[in-house]
Parts: sequence; structure tokens; C-alpha cells
Amino acid sequence: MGSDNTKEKIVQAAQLVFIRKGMDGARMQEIADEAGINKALLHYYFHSKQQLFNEVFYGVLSRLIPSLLEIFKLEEPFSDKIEAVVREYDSFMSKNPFLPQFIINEINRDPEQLSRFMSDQGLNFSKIEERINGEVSAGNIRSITFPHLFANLIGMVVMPYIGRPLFQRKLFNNDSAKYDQFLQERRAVITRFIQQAILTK
Amino acid sequence: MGSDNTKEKIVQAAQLVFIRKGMDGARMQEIADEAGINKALLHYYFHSKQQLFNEVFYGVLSRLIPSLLEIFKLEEPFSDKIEAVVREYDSFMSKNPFLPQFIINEINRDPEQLSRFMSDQGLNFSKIEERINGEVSAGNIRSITFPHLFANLIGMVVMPYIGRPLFQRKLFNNDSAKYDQFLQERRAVITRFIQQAILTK
DNA sequence: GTCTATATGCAGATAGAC
DNA sequence: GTCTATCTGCATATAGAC
Repeated sequence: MGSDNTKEKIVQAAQLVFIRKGMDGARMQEIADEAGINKALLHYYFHSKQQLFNEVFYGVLSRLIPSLLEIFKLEEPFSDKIEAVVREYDSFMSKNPFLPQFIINEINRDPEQLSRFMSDQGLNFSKIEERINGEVSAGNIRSITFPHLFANLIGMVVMPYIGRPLFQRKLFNNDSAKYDQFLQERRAVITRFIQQAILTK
Repeated sequence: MGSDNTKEKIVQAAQLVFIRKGMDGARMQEIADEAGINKALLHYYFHSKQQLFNEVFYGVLSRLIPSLLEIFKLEEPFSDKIEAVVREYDSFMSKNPFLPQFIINEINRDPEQLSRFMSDQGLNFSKIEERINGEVSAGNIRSITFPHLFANLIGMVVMPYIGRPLFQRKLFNNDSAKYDQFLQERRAVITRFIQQAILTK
């Protein structure tokens, strides 16, 4: 009981509430209720709402980045790498479906801090960019620059999570199980979509 | 002077502030400052903050939907339609770069209201869905369901706008002009990307 | 560590003069 | 139609008992 357990409960509750309402929309009272504790206790463990938010947000993010770095390091064939990157992103999103919306809020709230954090974690894209350019020069993939490829990939992976409340209604008669099925299909669909779009084979 | 002009100034200012801060993060004071008027005057023209937000948001949205409906109606070849849809989405985004973030906030804030609005405007996807399925059956495009294609397209179009503050930093050394250039290239890149991915040709 | 009670500040909204 | 001044409520944060 006590310390560790409570702190963890707070973090879990805060994740839920922050993604439902965003940093500004979230209420400390709601987080406390969700955690089954008192409001004042939040301030015992976390000095301010802002600090709680940062701890939650960057805590989650720091669990995503290392696995991405692993993939970027590998030297397998490019078509396999596409599959690996999509798989990693997608599996992380499915375990943290709130994350995309979370990141997007933060991108607009404090992009400088987020950018610095990524750099601190060793995440930068120069090596991958070179790799892509190399593959294009070698004629292995059709002409495309890294930023375009990156935007395409991230957009396709992330969109169904961001847009879920609307997409599920308009495309699946608000059938939640059908939408989960749709999300499961995404990994294979996106991988194939990208491969067909850029591989000269 | 007066009435019309002021009301329009408020709407313009509200667009800026709402997208910068979101519905919850926005402050009526900041909107008033941005419009160069007094806070109380906002409440003269718009009963509440919520009403102002709705008026701004659905005002913009109702200018996007008709042009999309036009495209869906046309009976041109499918590959041309891809180009037309991408062009329309993208040109609208470039004129309203705040819109994607705006819509995403609203998707999470009140999806029911948004969904109803779209239906009221006559925007539903059943006909396009049939069209896609028909093209697949006819062997004109590779096997893909409409929701997947839709998510791919929207994701690719919208991502660079949503992610701009971060992408510009990490991929373009925070060079704003370079990013504008990148955005201009998107239309052609996305169209080609989709065509290569799904057209059997 | 956890609670109740309270202080503090601020944002949305209104009253009322001009 | 536009302003200044003010009310009201609520959310974060703190004080202090247990």
C-alpha cells in the first residue's frame, strides 16, 4: 500500500483524463476521482498540474522512443524495415491509444520542449534520411524525400486513432468491435500500401 | 464601421486563438485583444464562449463540405478523382491551416454533434464506398476497403498541418519557408503515392 | 500519507453608463 | 454598439489536523 501504489494509480488516472480532456480541459478533481483518492493528495505527489502532465506525457514517450531507435539501427533490407517501423508504431499505439492525441496537443502547446526531449533521447532523423536518399539513388525505391515518406507513414498510422470518435460513427455505424478489427488490419494494410507505392522491386 | 465589421473581426480573431489554444485553452480576453476590442463586446455579439466557438468552427466547416460533395458526384475516371479529392482537401487546408487541429479537437470534444452536422450537410460516404468496391471488383484498383483508403488519404493530407510545429523543427531546421515549400509539394506527392499504391493500371 | 477545510486567482459572464 | 466596473463560480493550490 501507500506511496508507490498510490503514485502509480495517480499516473494511470491522469493518463485517462488528460487524453479525454487534454491538458487544459482536464480537472484535478476528475483525476482524483478516477484514482479513487483525494484532490489534495495529487499535490502531495506532484507539485502542480503542469508537473503531473509532464511526468505522464514524457513518461509514456520515453517508453516509445527506444524501440524506434532499435529499428532505425538495424541494417536489414529496406522493405523489411518498412514493415518493422509500421509494426512498432502501430503496436505501441494499440497499447496506448490515447498517445497520438496526446502528442498532437503537446506539439501545439510546447513544441520547443518536445523537440528538445526527442533530441535528448537521441532521436533524430539524419541517419534515416541518408538511408532513404541512398535507396533512391540505388534505384531500390521510387523518388521520394524523407519528410514526405515520414509524413505519409505517420499520418496513416496515427489517423485512425486520432479520428476514432468520428470515423467509428461515420464508417462503422458506431460499432466499436468492428473498429477494433479495422485497427488490427491497419498494420498489414499500411505496410503493403507503402511498399506498393515506393518499391520498384 | 460597427456591427458587421466588428463581428467579422471577432470571428477572425477567434479562429486564430481557438486554433492556437483549443476551445479550453483559449481565453476570451485573448480573443478580444486579438480583435482589438473589449471583452464585454464579445458577449454582446456572441452569448457565450461555446456559441462563439461553434459559430467559428461550423462556419469554416460548412465552406469545406460543399466542394467535397461536388467532387464525389463527378463521374470521371477513378485516377482523376484521386487527384481531385487530394487537390480539394489540400487547397482548403492551405487556406485554413488551422482547420485540421480544429477538427481533431472537436472530434474528441463532441463527436456526436460533429457527426450530426456532417449528415445534415449531406456528407456521407455510402456512395463513395460503393464506388470503391466496384473499382476493386472490376480489377481497376488493388484490393482495399474504403475505410482504409480514406484513413490513408486523410492522414497523409492532414499530418503535415497537425504536426507542423514539430516537423518543421526536426525535419527542416525550423525553416518556415522550406516548410511552406514542402506543403506545396504534398499535393503531387500524395496523389502519386496513392495512385502507385492502388492502381493496377 | 491521507484527509477536510480554506485561500487565492482567474475566467466567463453581466450591469449599467455613455 | 462600445466601454468600465463588477459579480459569480470554479479550479488550482495550500494549511493543517489526524
